[in-house]
Amino acid sequence: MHKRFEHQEIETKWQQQWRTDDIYKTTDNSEKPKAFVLDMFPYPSGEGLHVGHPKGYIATDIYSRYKRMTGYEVLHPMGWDAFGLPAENYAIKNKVHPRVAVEKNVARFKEQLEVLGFDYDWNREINTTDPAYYKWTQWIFIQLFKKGLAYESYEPINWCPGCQTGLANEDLEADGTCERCNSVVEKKPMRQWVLKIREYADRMLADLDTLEWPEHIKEAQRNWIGRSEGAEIDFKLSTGDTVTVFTTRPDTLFGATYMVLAPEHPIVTELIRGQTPNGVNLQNRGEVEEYAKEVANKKEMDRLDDTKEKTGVKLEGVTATNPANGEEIPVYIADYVLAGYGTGAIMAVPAHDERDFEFAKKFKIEIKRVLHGTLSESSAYELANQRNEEFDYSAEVDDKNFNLTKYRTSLEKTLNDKWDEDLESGAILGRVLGGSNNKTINPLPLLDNFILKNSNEFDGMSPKEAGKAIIEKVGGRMTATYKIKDWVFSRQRYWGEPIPIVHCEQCGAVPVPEEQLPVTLPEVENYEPAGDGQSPLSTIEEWVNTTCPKCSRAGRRETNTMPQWAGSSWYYLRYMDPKNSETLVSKENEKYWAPVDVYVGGDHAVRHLIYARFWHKFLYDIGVVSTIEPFQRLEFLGFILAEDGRKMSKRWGNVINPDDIVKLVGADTMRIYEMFMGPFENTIAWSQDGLVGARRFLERVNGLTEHITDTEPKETTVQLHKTIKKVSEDIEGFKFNTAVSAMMIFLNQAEKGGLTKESYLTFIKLIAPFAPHITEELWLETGGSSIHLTNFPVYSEALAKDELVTIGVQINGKMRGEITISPEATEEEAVETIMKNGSLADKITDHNIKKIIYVNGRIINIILT
RNA sequence: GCCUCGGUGGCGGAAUUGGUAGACGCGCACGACUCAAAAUCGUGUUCCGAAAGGGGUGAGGGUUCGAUUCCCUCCCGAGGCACCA
Repeated sequence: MHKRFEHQEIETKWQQQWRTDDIYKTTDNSEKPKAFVLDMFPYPSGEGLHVGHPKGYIATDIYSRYKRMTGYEVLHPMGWDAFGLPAENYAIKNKVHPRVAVEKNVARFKEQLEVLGFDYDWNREINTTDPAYYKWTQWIFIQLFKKGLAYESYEPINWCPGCQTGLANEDLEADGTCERCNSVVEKKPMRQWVLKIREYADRMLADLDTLEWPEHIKEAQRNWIGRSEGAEIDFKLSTGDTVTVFTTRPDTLFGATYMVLAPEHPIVTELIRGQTPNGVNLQNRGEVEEYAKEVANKKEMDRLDDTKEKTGVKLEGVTATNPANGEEIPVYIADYVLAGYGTGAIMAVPAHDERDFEFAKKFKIEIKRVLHGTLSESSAYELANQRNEEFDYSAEVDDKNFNLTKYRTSLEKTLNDKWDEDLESGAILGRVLGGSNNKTINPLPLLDNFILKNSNEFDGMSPKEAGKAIIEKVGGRMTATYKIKDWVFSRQRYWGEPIPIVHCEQCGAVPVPEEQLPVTLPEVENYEPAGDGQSPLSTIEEWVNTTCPKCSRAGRRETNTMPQWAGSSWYYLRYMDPKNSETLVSKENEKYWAPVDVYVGGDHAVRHLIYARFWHKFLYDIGVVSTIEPFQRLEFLGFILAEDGRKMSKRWGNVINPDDIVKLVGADTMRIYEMFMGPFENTIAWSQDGLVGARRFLERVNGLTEHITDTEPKETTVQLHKTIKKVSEDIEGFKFNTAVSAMMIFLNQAEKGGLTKESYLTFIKLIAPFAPHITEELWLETGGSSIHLTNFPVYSEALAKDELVTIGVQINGKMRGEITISPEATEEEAVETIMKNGSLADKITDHNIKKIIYVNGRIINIILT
């Protein structure tokens, strides 16, 4: 028997050797082409890693080793995203300073990563809580402030009573609870810093098209940004006020039979107070005030529940004028109109909007259709042919003397009459047509186009041209609105970057001069939240009190800190130049390394990936970076579940620790197994049994020298070159499962047929990125340098071709047997071979061959009459 | 409701993108080695059938010499968005 595979000994030995030789050191501005391969850096929690965490790191490790072996200068760094609530909550619970907790957790994480044999260049390690790092996070904030993109706001924001801090919209779950602690989030008016991410919405949307990202992530970002195009139109109220509404359907303006304001709309507040320009007053002030209050107190969750019945109150005594036809229409307030979207006011067109329809039905408001459905000639013709059962108008059609125009007109009229009987379908259709989604369901499936009616001079126009013309007539403006909200950027917590601002009574908010950065986080006795909506920093008088950088009078430091997502919004740039104290990243280094070529991680489809893109675009605008996007290619990672199919969690007691696996079967085995489990993006349950397969594979590789011979059969050579091709392509494409499978297939062949020394060494190189330790050990006997610094094998197209192939033989499309021939054989040769095969020939003789389909090297199909 | 992915043996999955469905691995069965077990090696393993043969990639239709792959209708699962005008 061959020598045993002593994984512990081998792995420890090589990990130390690699560190001593510093073989993974990255060189800036090298002559070689570059590859920047990045993992989403981890949040070093107190729990440590489970076997699922390193999956992405294994993938980038393989990819970066492969890139190094194919001649690239590789940047594959690692760091720590260590600010934020979990670290702070952990610290509070365990009664230690967050810094201490972070240090401890980082050490633990690093230890766990190191036993897996990763090729990180630890010279470039970064930590977002390091003052030398967050100096630049603060610097970016100041640049945003100077460009007017960071501002103070007093609007009500999401307040989490559990975490005692304000949150951004992105930090909420779909049901309106806090994603950290699941508390029900409240609306609370308070001062906060906000970043104008909305100004970048259009560019973030458009540039998605330039990215090699999974479609579902692009789609999630599009949904989150939620752009919709439409018009703003002004309505005059009888009070003398003007209200601007936003609509995506300006073409339906003549059908606007009432108007709705959000209960929070400023004009509603003024009406309740009795302040109007011309003294026309609200007659049911009490009722309106009560409804507005009720809505304000309602939890966000309840308000978003669209299954409940529409509610609202009419503003008695107040009317609006429809600017299209001058008609007086009633005005309501209702909570189905949201203050935070569009202008907080709508024109309601019940005939062509589902929600307005529901509301109008309940409040008995006029429903006026302004669209007429039309039928194209081709669908009329098709319908006439089909004699559609539901719409069988054959009686009206004289078959001998069929007149399509007449038929079409009569059918169109019938369908429009049906629509009048079923206004709701039309309302649903109208909503769907107006929405930002372009795929439509059509509840009136037979009508395929629409023109205006009941709209004076616009009658007969298409909705598109009518929309434009109507906007022009009433003095409206084309605009777009977005679902994405500006980024609430301040947190009332301790463990984050201090916002580098000084408040001065004379000068207002003044940025800390750049040469004074970083504003370091002071030591405090008590870093628990104060509970009064103030950050714990506010209690440290000697830190808070300072002088105004502008006028030198007394000033007070901003005591809010930045959210967890600040440090991670630009960290990839710091890896390019981690020790630079003069600039965030030097021009030369940025030019060489940017952008990130492959970014690997899971989750974070909207938050981190939206925030980082926003900051990157801003940094592009101020000349810090040279690319419009930070992450050119994104590979999404599927998680590993526990063997019971649930998420790995302390709570379920099903956590598998990588340290235990490494001890048991070795890091190489774990790496191979995790890559072999299935497609990289799939979420798959861990299987301890499956692990055995990976270990067996490496055991057999370890013993493969026994099968080395002086010459090898042709099949081995062909298989080797096929395997080089497959493994190279699969690593490039992140299809690691099939790469491993290809290596297994070669191993089967090599054991069966034998292989030369040369082929053996080539094969070891193929495995090296996957199993760096054992391959290094096996490489030792060559006496050369580290296998990881050698060149990756290159396949030969000519040698990757089989001499003979087995192809399927079909008769009349049914598989009837197979023949073995040269892949270059002609059709005649193939038929000849078939006729030599007794059982196949029997099925063919006595019949006429009608046709033969022969696909070289694949299949032959013989059609008999 | 809308959008984006998916649905293939007992299990994870493969299929050169329209060309022998089930590669590779796990599991299982049988055999060899062993006093025995483990490990290892060998053989087999989609379903029905003794076999010949037939069925089969969520369901049903269609296009094609040929469909897991393309088209239509529907069912189920995962994720994103959602009273967004």
